[in-house]
Amino acid sequence: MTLTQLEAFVLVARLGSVKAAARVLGVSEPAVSGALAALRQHLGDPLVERTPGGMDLTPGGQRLVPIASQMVNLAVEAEDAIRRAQGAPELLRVVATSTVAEYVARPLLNAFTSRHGPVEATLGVTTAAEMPALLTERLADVGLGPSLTDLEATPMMRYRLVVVAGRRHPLTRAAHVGLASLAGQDWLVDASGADPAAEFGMLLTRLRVPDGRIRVFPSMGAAWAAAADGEGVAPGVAHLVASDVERGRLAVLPVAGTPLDVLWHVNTLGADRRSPMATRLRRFLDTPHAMQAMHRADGSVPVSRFRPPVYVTLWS
Amino acid sequence: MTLTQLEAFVLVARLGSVKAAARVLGVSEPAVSGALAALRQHLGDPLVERTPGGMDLTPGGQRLVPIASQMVNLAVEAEDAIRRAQGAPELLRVVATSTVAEYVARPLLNAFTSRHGPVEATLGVTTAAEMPALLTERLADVGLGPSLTDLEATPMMRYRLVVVAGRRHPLTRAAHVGLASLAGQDWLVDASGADPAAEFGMLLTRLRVPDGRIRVFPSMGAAWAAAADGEGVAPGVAHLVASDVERGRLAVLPVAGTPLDVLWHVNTLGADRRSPMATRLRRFLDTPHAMQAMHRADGSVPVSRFRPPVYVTLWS
DNA sequence: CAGGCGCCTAACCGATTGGTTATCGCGACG
DNA sequence: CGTCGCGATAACCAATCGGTTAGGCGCCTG
Repeated sequence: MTLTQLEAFVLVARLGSVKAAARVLGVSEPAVSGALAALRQHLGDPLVERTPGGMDLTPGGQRLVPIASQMVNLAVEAEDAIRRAQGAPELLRVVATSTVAEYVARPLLNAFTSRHGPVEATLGVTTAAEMPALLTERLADVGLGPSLTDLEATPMMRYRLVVVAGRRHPLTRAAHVGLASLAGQDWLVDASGADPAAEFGMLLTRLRVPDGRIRVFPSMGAAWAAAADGEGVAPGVAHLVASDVERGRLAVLPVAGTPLDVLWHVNTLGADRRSPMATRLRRFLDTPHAMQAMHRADGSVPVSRFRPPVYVTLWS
Repeated sequence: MTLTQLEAFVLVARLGSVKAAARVLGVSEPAVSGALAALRQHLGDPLVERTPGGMDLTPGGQRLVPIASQMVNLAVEAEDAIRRAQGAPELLRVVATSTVAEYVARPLLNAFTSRHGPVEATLGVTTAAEMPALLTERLADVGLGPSLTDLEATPMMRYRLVVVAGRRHPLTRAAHVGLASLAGQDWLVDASGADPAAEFGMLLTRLRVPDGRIRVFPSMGAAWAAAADGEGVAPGVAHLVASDVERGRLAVLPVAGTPLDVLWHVNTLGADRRSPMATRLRRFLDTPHAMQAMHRADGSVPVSRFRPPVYVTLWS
């Protein structure tokens, strides 16, 4: 019974899938499957069993989850305690849904670390569905994106959601754009468009856009560039596409109900369980410096590609 | 960072010595030293440092102890949770100081398991000094012997401590035996005589018997046999030597202050943290069956030799 | 100052861990 | 009734773990 095995088990239990756990951990799927097999044999209990619609916990597995979760948590705490005792820079591991990571999280963390002494901040991208597990298993300290239940979610930033297309796109000439015509378009999105629980994914679901019409780009920057080239329509964050609209490269479509006010949230564990740096970041979010940093972001941020398990160290 | 390493560290911290930790774990001393070295390197902190008079914790080590201890505890809890979920016989791991193990614990556990459904009871011998660490690290559920501070200690059995010698021993003819002459004798004891915190060790300390005069036997049975052969004097538990005294093989010496009433205690963690079986055993101790079993023990129990880390399964 | 005690390191060894790629089995679903 | 998605398994591999014995080294102590 190793900590790795326990962590694999907990993530499988929480995410309901071996594959998802493997993705979160950044390893291949047989690696997780193997860890699970080892734990199963060691404890003599199947722990989780395959069912149509996910993996189900056995009675033994149900008892094990909270215990194993606590152990994994303590392991993180242990490393942290030592790190702190030695006066080493503290860790702040942030995950965000893709659009937030691309435009908001980076400048925010930049401002935070430069104002706030020695911190080693890392940023990763994930889906809204995986975020709760990442936070409760302490694989991350802070999750930026949609509001998550069972966690402490606070509004962080309001933005206006619009629909954009290239200036020559036929729909730009319409007086009103109806749902039917929108569903028939090619939609250009980033990973959060394929994530039904994230910002753009919820929009596409609401519009009943068929999967075949969704084209996923590595970043929203790339998606908007494609939209400018007339390849389709895209969801747009008003202030981020503002400069492209001004220059005439993109046009905002007159869709009923837009601009739509949407909130990005900051999610952490409860005050008693979250890391000190998470608390500090929360407090920082209330300052004008944070607001300024988040809004300063325009399309000029270099498009960088993250993959969920790859945490990119920003300052060391 | 593995659980084994954490356990080694915690025991070193608690016992203040690598050697003692190795003994408790039943491994060689370099094994513990190695585990410690691995943990040190992994965390980048010495954790414990050698000082005259024990091993001292660094600031980092101090923070780590409670966390690591909890992790080890949870690991035990995890295995137990699964075991229980499967309806397997529960575990009851008892440790006792040597004399208690030899004469009291075995019949007691025998009575307990035979009255109390499916239990897998194991019995081990240890010193009074190591007992607290064994209990707090959940290497054992119950500790029988002297009263331990910081744990829940309840009197379990009263016995009368006397001093015995072979019938032909010179001191048997004295009207009163003084301290000076006692300190000059060869004392025949079991392991608890070499343990300054255990029953007989405390007696020998009080009498200021020099180390050179103490001869340690593998069991009190063997020590009393040697005393009967005139090899020296020995501490005696009144009801256990009664039959030998009756048959004239041993004689009780007229030592001032004896017979001395002494208590054996049952030690466990607090009610909220101890295993269910430990609670059950505590309750069983209040019943007449327990009293009967403990007192039924006479010298007839076969002398078996334990070494501290070797837990002997009695019923499987 | 010579031992002895206690911790650490070295050298070695087998078992386990943790990971990979490739393949199989199986149920859902078009 | 294919086939597709997902989990389990096989086969393999390097690294680590957990253990041993042997020996070095600092420090107290007689």
